[in-house]
Amino acid sequence: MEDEEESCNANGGAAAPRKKLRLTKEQSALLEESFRQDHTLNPKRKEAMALQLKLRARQVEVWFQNRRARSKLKHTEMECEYLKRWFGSLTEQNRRLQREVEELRAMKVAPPTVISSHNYEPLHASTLTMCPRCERVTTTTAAALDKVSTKITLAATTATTLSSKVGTSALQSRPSSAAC
DNA sequence: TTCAGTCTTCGCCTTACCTCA
DNA sequence: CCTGAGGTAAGGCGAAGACTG
Repeated sequence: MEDEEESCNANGGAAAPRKKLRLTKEQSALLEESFRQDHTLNPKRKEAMALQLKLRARQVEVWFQNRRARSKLKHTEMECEYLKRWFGSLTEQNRRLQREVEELRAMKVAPPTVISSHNYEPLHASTLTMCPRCERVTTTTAAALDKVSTKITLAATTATTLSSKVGTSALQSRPSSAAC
């Protein structure tokens, strides 16, 4: 890597106290354009760009490295925002489900045996309960109730996990549209 | 085929410089 | 003019992969 001085005419000048290079608008625009096409550099492309921009190859390389870092940071910030919102809606959903369970538990009064509309068999009273949303008698079983509370526990756990994740940087995989 | 040494590139963290409010 | 914050080019270092003898 001894090519430093050979072309330090570009903008930087001598290697005395570190001087800050400012890229011109044209240089930045060209680099941006190139970055849009491909986020990585191969030696050929790097050399060509350096030639075109009148910069050292190393400078082009550094610019791409920093640019990748910047876009990663931006992406991470966006992910963070998304997670915050998702966490908020999960918390809200959790609250709603908790309320729903409370209501279901409160109306645990078993209605008398009813004849099923499907097969005209008498249904066991314990399999019947009232749907708080549609206000109609449904065949929700105790197992279904358990399912709801399992869901709540799951949502709560996920929310807790997420809340700790939000503080950190990256997120490996976006959760698929969770069961609603 | 395996292995050690070298080179290059990358990501990450940090530093130094510049600009601007 | 001074100052602190924010942006960014560049330095340093370790890891990973390609190449070679």
